Amino acid sequence: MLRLTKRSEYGLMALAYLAARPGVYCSVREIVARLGTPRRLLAEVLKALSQAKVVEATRGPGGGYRLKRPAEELSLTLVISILEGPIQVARCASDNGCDFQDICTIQEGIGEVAAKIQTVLDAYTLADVVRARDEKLAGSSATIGAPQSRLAAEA
Amino acid sequence: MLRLTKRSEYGLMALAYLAARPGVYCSVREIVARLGTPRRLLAEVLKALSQAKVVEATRGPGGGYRLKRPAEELSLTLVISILEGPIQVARCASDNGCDFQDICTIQEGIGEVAAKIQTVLDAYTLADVVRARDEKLAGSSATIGAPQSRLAAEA
DNA sequence: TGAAAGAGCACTAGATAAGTGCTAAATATC
DNA sequence: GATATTTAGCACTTATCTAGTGCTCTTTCA
Repeated sequence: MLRLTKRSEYGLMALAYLAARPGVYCSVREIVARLGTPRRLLAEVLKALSQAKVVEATRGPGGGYRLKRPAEELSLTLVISILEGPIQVARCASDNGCDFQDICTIQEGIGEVAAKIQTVLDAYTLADVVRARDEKLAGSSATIGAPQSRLAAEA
Repeated sequence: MLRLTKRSEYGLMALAYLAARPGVYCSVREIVARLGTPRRLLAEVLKALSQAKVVEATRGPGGGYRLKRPAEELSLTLVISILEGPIQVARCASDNGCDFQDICTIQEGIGEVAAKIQTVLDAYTLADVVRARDEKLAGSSATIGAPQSRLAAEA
């Protein structure tokens, strides 16, 4: 249905939270208290992000998660593929190929569209997510500053 | 999972088929014979497209469906929203709003991304799908027998 | 009048997503 | 060293969405 899963949403929300507290370990308990997401589910999501080296974890009191890489380097493509598996807009465009192979009339077209969407997701980073939020918080008359990633420049 | 449903895939395949036979009524039986899609399901899809005035139908022998509007006017956004309902990349960005409202940290960012994806889908039409295929066919005489399951478009 | 074709209705099964419970292992603090 | 805190790991349940199908009615052409 061309929609992100809750895993991705929760993951991005948590990452945005961590991005606002660079270097500080934040526990799942703390994040959940703030975001209101289901606790166990967010724990799973962060575990996955930890295994993928996007965040790093320490255990014990005062432990938790923090970003392992700068927000500018974390594209939506990366985060989503970690939390949902590889992005494939249509089965047509997947490596497995579609069920119709030779006669599929839309393979190439969908492939083009999928590539364009992929480009959007590649270019949009966690830093952009944070920036978009900050601009909103700064007020509706917020000045559009310099984009933090390539994407914001193009249409 | 950020993926099109079979309904959309079948719908686009059928529309591409119809686009290649302008003005001619094509029956579900005929289209299915060519595309190999499940018959009843494609019938439902075409019915929905008919109700949405994208195609028009006549009954009886010699009847079937044909495009009601030129392929250039049929955006992916239109087709997908008819077959899957309104596109919403994340619940955040929907009219209903997300479950977290005020505290959602990614609402604005996801909204931006959703808008960009929307732009891609708005701009890409059935005519483009057909064109992409024709281009592939035109250049494939030398690569007959090459696996077509490979990702078609990289650009 | 009969065959062809869409229109309408409702259901089944499978896949994916969402969410939860419990236990083990690591680590800081007292 | 005991204890509380916190991540890690495992398996399961439930809900929702997706895919697919059967049957009958209505329209229309020959």
